[in-house]
Amino acid sequence: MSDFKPLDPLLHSQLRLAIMSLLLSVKSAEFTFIKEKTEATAGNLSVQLDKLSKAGYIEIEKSFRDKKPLTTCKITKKGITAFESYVNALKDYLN
Amino acid sequence: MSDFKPLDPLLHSQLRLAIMSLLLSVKSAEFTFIKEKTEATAGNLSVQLDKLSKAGYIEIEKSFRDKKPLTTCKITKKGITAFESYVNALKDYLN
DNA sequence: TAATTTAGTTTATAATATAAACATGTTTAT
DNA sequence: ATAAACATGTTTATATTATAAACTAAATTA
Repeated sequence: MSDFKPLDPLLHSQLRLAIMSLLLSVKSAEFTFIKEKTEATAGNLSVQLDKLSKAGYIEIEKSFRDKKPLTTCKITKKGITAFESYVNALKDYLN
Repeated sequence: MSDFKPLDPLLHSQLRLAIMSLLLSVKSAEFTFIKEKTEATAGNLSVQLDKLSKAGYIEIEKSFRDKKPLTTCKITKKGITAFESYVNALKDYLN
């Protein structure tokens, strides 16, 4: 688009954008925390985290705590850059 | 979402957002003009204009000029309000 | 008059988002 | 000890959405 820069489809999604927004403001976040904050279903969240991870926008670490699985997420440099580009591109549309 | 207001799905779409953005800045716009500015295909544009029209976000007037069909679009008050709400909700996500 | 262009619409397909169903193990109640 | 309920996710099926290809209809040009 001439007047409108393309919007990274990976970020132009309500849930994934919320995830990235959250992760920008913390060092790392647990699956259940993100689930609560975004009010997403576990299934949906799992899928979207996987997509962000496969794109290299976040890092996912799986471990155990109190014998229970624990999924921890962290935004990457690539993710931060992508987010910034997205916000910048979005400006074309907001005025 | 608690921390994140929902984003109007009708506006959270690259092409429809570009259309609305364009229409905000002009009194009215012709189909071909919007097509050029957004670099959308005619079919896609036709579908998306129809959706915006059905939602009452824009008004579409069909006439003829030089014996050829002429489709003219105009944003409505409802559309302006919806756009403003969308931008406002989006702020939750951008920081 | 046949091919091309203009201005779109309709329909088929591809991509995406989402939730329902499932898996695996843990804790609690009986 | 065993069953029921809970925790933490993943996988898969479905619904929604976006998009382009195919089509229509009239006008213009060769």
